[in-house]
Amino acid sequence: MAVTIADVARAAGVSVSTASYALSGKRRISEATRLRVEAAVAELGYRPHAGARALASATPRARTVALMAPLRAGTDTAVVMQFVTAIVLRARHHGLDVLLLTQDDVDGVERVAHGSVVDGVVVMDVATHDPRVAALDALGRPAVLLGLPAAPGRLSCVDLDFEAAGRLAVEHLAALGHRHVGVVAHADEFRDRGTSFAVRLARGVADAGRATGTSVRLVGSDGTAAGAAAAVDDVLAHAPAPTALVVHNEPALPHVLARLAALGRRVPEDVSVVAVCPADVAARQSTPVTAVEIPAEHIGTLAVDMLVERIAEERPTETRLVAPSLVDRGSTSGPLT
Amino acid sequence: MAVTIADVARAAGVSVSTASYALSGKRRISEATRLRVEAAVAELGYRPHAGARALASATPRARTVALMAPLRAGTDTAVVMQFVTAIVLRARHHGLDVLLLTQDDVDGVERVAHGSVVDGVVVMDVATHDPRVAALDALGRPAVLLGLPAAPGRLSCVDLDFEAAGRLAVEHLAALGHRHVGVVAHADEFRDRGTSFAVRLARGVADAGRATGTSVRLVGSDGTAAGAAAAVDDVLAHAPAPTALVVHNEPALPHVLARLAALGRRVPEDVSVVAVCPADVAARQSTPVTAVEIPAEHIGTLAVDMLVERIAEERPTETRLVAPSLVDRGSTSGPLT
DNA sequence: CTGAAAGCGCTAACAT
DNA sequence: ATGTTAGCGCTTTCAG
Repeated sequence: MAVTIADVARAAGVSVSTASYALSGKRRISEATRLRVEAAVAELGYRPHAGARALASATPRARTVALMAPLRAGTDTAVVMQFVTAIVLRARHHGLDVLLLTQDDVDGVERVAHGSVVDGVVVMDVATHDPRVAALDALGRPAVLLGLPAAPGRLSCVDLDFEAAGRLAVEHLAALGHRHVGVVAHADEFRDRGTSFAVRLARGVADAGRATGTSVRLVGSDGTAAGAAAAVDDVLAHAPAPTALVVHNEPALPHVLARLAALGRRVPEDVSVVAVCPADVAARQSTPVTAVEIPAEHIGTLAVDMLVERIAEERPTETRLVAPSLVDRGSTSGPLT
Repeated sequence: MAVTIADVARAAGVSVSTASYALSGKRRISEATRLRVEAAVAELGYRPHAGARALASATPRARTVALMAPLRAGTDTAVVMQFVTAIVLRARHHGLDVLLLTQDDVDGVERVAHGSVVDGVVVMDVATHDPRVAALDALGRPAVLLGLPAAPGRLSCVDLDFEAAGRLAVEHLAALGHRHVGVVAHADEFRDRGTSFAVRLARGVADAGRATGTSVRLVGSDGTAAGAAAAVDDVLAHAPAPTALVVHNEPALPHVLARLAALGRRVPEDVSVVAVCPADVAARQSTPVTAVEIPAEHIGTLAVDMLVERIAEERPTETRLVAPSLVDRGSTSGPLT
């Protein structure tokens, strides 16, 4: 079988506890023996058995966290991948592995949260009324939610401040002189489902509309070319015609731009466009798009850091909203230019 | 602390071994006691401790597999997500969890492959000369590679038959009467790096060109609008001018179509287009695209099934190439129509 | 059909 | 500074 710590101890001519302590550094070991142990480890190719270690230690640590990611089809894959990537890399930075669970596998969390399989959980794409939140809260394991549920219980949350993002987009356009703004948002079902970010963005947009005296018309769209075109037509047809568009729907964005081009509407001369999406998505369009950026990498990193803190020691519940920032890529201008 | 099998045994008035057997079904237990045990489990909310189970069992099974996924930026996120999703869902179907490792974390595989943390490994995006292959082979753990390395050792592989895919695309166009075909492929660095699929597709395309008497000109492109436009211009400028394009570069595809539109080239009247990409990507373009489809879901599912077989019992090395199929979405026609 | 008991590989008191 | 030993929660002989 595999080489155990007993083999190492024997090879080094010491007891198992000495070998264990020499490796963990949890008590002083003479330089000489420590070197002998390390030599034995190297020679035999010893690898600690993670399971046994977790079983035996006083404060069992699996050195693994679970990540519930929206793997269902139809979700915005680029953003999801950015979050997942950032989370995995940051976890590795902390010496943690990541166990990937599907979004709806509540049973999976319960299975995995028990018995030191994982030390904590990161949950992506949390809806306002999310059945997973209560279940997770009941587990009493460290957890960080990406999104803002109505009742987070003792769980901590981190997310982009989508309300501020919505405001920022509209205020930017209002400051340029736009008085009528159309919003191409996620499909209605997202807001109906109470998906937190969609609801909050809509609220921010509406608030800023009121505050700046700008009329705002929001339509939902799926990610297809046809759906996006229909949404553009819908929002432009409504009188008074909007002179600017806010697009918070990543897959639809290229199709929105294509539809505007097909209609002969130049950006930004005829219609200004502000997207709410990650920087690289905005930059990668056929024409670069001014955007309120979703700093997926930053948020993912923050989530892991918060989780690590909570695994290490009891911590008060905390909600962190990341302030949005707008990057001008030239797709907006005054309405009459 | 958490409720253990000893608590269950006590509550049911049986010994721990009886409780264990009642739950595992590994020996006959009277109906009556089995029900008492199950009642105790339900009442106490008992959850088996995965680590302890793995430690104790004769054939330690972590019921977890590792997945090395290309999480670096710039990779084709949609396809990656499709694979990851299919693999996670299929793993859950087999009662397995998935530990997500980054592509280059060779150290991670060694850490995790030992000590029943994972029972096997699925490796995505394997290059022709991939340093991970030898490392994995040396580990002697069940592993399935997505891609075709030059020297797979005792590891099994599964992938789309990209050579056949390249042939299929060109043969389809040749059959329609095209004699000059341009190929917009992945960036040159992919082929230089020997990334298996890019090399194989290029070979298939070249073979079919020879066999059908069709001239083939291949250019690499990154995924940006500018890069794709440059690639299109390059390939079209070359005399004799191609009357059809094969696009094997998912992020570039929308930009290729946009560039053709901008040049006033209608699809398929002026230029036919065949993509090599997943079905939904082809269908989601501004105009649907005829495509040789990459059945990501099928391949991912197959990979997990093969891995599960190899975890269960010794199996001979096996390489499975999935035959491609072309779905006509109307973006091709004869060159003179 | 059921119990008792010996470990799985490791850590952490408790001894020197 | 090092050794001895008792478990962690579970499976699986070995004995009834």
